[in-house]
Amino acid sequence: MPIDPLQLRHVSVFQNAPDEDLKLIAQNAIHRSMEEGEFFFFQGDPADYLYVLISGRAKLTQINSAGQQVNLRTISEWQLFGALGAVRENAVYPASAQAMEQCTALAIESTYLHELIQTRPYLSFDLMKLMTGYIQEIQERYRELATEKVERRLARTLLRLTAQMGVKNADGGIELTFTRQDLAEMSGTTLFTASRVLSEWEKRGLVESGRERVVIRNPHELVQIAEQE
Amino acid sequence: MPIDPLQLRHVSVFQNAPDEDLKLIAQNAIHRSMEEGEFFFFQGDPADYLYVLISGRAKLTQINSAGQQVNLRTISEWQLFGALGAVRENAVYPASAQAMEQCTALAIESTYLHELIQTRPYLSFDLMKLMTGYIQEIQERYRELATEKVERRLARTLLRLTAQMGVKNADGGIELTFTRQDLAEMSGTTLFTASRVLSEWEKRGLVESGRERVVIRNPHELVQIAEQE
DNA sequence: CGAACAATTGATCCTCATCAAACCTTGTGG
DNA sequence: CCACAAGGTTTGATGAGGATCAATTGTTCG
Repeated sequence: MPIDPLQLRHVSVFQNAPDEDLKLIAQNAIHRSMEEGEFFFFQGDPADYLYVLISGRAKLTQINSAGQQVNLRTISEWQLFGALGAVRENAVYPASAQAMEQCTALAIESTYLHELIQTRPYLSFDLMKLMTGYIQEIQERYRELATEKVERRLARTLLRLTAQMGVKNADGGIELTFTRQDLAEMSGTTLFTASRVLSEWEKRGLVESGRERVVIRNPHELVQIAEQE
Repeated sequence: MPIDPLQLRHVSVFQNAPDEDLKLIAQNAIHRSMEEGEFFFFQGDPADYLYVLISGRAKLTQINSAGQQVNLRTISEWQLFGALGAVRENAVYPASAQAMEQCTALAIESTYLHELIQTRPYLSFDLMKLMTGYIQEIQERYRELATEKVERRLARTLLRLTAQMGVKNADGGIELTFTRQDLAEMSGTTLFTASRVLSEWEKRGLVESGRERVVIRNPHELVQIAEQE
């Protein structure tokens, strides 16, 4: 089921695009759907396509030689990922992209966007904005990892997720659907430590947690933990 | 002493610029020189200028609320820094830039480059290349910090510095001029641990070290440490 | 020469990673 | 509908890797 091209306006990089461009892009895109756990691409593959996530959630991860994973970014609807290939010639993906649940996405050929960029100043401009934002975020996370303790990093992770994709549920809690493993990979720790910290917070009434789920009851106090002197 | 505008071609972002553009840029740039320890700008300042380092070395650092520093990047000659403001309106610098030795730099108004970008596709394109490279590097360092031990991270730091700015000296060693503190901030550890690791390596004949100085005697074995299973 | 700064080294302690075992939750198939 | 398997979570015990602090020893420079 093809999407309405105008929906592409949800993508930050396409927000200033004229309607015709959106149609062109949609025409040149391929639908892909992925089951939970499947990979859009692997770290090291040639970066031939870039993707726009239409539904579901995915994650960008890097893996080291010993097999430990790190989560670089969680991708939600209308976010772009794998866009490097459109900028650098013959690039390979620096990270893997994996569906966290059943997903659909549009795949656009890197070479196609590469051409489009040449004649559409707004496109490169908005791409740069996206990149600078991303640089800022990862720099900040790098600093946190180097200087802050686990508890604070986990608090920051939850707050970031809240801002990005938190859903307020019926009784006012903010619902996040992630396994302990996911949260650990985003915070730079192990699932055991993440579990312990969450248990402790649950005792203090800060959060409520269950299988693949954390509900934030008291965001204000989480901010305290994240920022405190 | 004004520089020859054509020298700006050394800057990766200007490598494809026509001569007239280089002249324009040079005309709109201000010379600044800095003593060791002085700051080009602080994290949080409005990002009104971007800089091209002409001589000396500088570092980009972030600092957390407790005052611990992290080194995000070491800047050497003809590298651009502080360029965010040219992309985002009303941006502030996400990091501080400090001279590591006596430096000279060209300061270009962000708004000026911002305008230039609008009409110079090559500029935004090369800026994007720079950014993607930078994203890749910091992602990699993020993963290392999350998953690798100090010894390996320090080895990687030295190898990266070797590639970026290593100088072969008379007897074949690669000379790097950094304090233990600097190396620690680049590797995500403390100066004490960095010192211990270097002492150990010195016993093994891998490096030779002195005040504000490390000489790499056996790069091959350093690679071993950095990559080993 | 002395002051300032960089580096080393030892002793101690704390945060977390690691491993093991048990427990819960969810979905599936007989 | 129950039993069981699979996968997620919790909790405890243990130990290693580094951070921290303190004291001492270089090194450089005015």
